[in-house]
Amino acid sequence: MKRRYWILKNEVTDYSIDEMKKDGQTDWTGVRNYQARNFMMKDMKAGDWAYFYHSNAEPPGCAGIIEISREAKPDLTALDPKSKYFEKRATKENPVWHCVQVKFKRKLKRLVPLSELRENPKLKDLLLLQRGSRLSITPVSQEAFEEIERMSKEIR
DNA sequence: GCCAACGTTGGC
DNA sequence: GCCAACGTTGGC
Repeated sequence: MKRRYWILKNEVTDYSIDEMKKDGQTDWTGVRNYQARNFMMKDMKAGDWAYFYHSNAEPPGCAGIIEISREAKPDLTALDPKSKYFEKRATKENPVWHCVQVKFKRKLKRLVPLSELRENPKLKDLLLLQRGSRLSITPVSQEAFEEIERMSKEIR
């Protein structure tokens, strides 16, 4: 089966690539957008690769590579009143939100900043770069995925 | 901290 | 089902 590629955004103040590296594996909880959730539930498979993207960072950009290690299951933070991702309408029977499990693969040799992604004509169709795009989970073509990794090896 | 661009909510 | 008001995201 063909592997798919993704970009997973995360606010760097919440969880960074270094914490991901230390943990090795984590549940990608807190996704509260249906489009992003549906990508996880319908299209993500164990073995897919994704960029770990730092948002709200200085600079924002692709920081590392992670692998989907388990397919979508209920996101229990929606059921936990103490969690900032708690949601009243979520129940055990209908958890509403789901998460995948991801594992750390590697950090990029250097963070590839958003500004460089924008400058690269080969990446002009990248969903992440489209005007007003706020989706925290977006698919990426294999070509774009490889292009970003190539950029991470450039000396700048 | 600002604010553009979205997504969501809720009155009608 | 429309759409105004509000909330959120996230780059700058």
